[in-house]
Amino acid sequence: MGDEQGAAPTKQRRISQRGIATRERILDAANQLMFVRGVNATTLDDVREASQTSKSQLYHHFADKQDLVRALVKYRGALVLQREGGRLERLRSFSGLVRWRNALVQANSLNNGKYGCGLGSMAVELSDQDEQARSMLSETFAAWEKLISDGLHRMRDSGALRQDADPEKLATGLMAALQGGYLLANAAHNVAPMEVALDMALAHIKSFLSQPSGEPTR
Amino acid sequence: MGDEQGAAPTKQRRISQRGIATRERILDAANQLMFVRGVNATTLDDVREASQTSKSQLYHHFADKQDLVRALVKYRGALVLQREGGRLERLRSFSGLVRWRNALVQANSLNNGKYGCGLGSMAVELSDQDEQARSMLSETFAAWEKLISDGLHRMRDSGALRQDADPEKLATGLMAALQGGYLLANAAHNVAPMEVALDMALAHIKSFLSQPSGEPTR
DNA sequence: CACGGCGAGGACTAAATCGTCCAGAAAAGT
DNA sequence: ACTTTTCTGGACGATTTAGTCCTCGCCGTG
Repeated sequence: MGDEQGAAPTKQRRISQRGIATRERILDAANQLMFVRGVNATTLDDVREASQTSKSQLYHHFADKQDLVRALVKYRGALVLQREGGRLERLRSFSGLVRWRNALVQANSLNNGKYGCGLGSMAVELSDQDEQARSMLSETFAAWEKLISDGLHRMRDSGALRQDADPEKLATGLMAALQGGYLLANAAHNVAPMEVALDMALAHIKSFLSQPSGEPTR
Repeated sequence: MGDEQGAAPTKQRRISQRGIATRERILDAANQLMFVRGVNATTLDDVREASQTSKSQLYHHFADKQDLVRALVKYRGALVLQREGGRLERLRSFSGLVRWRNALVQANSLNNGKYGCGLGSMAVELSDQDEQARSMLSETFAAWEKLISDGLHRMRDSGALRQDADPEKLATGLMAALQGGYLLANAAHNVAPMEVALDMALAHIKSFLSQPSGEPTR
């Protein structure tokens, strides 16, 4: 499955500016609808209507629904990694981690915790029914964790974190707390569990700081 | 909300032993199928076939698919709370928590991390499309967390945990780590992330122990 | 022992939804 | 400007799946 894109040309074909825009419009509509309703509960007619396109365009740009969903997995993955990359690339201190936490919590609180994580929801819904999607999502999670662990590595190299801290495990734990927080917040329609979960993970990381800021680890 | 069962009698009717067994068979089949395929990807014919029943029986015992799903939410919730109640009711020490962790990890490793948590998966799939199911799931999570926090309270009362430990928040954090761990393990088809996540949560709880066992907090 | 009601079976209907097709419009190449 | 290719639109068909209905058999009860 070496396809670069969902719209991988079977044979070469000119791709007009308009065509690209249409494809983007479809993906964007699918992204929004499937975010709030879930993947399986969203029909192609929903997508068609919301994107102001037609059936033939859907099947022109995507082979079938599965193909669209896989393209969406890439699309969302790219969006998340871009957003998170911007936030995490300069991470060098614990306070930066706190700011990162606050940004995620604030964004989710706008929905009162609803909908959860765009990637996590898809992972749950698709892992059991589309091996390729699962695989891509798993890789995206790994890349996301790497953005975090890279930051933790920088903190360790600069001496902010102790040498016995394991950036990879800390990043995995933080990601799990984040995803579990999203899940519980979604079920409760309340961001509070997400805050508690992230604060736990942050406290755990804090316990590996070289010079305890604020109150000591004790 | 007020219904005792999915098969709430419209008017009184005798419920024979055979009828009860059939209903149970349906629920059990739905439970297994929807666990591995997901709720929305499982059809009623799948359930009918797996349970060795017929369409009319499905609609005799359950009003519609939504009703069946809601009954399944209760069913699974009861199973999980019963299982977890057995494991957690005597929780009084940190090592008990470790045993609890090990049991969950071992069970999930039998599937190589696949399928995730029966409750968590449903929460993600249903929260955005069935308010009543979401509400029940949220309550089930709360009850599950209470089993944990009760144990932590006992530990605090006995002096094992320090007074400044907050059992409720610790339980929420632990539950988030568990759910996030399930999710990542499912996406990766590998239990490792779940272990890391739970170990993080346990380390966090450990940092609230009165007498640090093994190596100290720092 | 007969009768009434409950449970079981499976064919049938209706609706939703995926996917196809063809004709017309727009854009690109010459 | 003209031809060819690509893009767009919506009607149409096929399939899946939820939900209905009618018949038969069994069990308990009067």
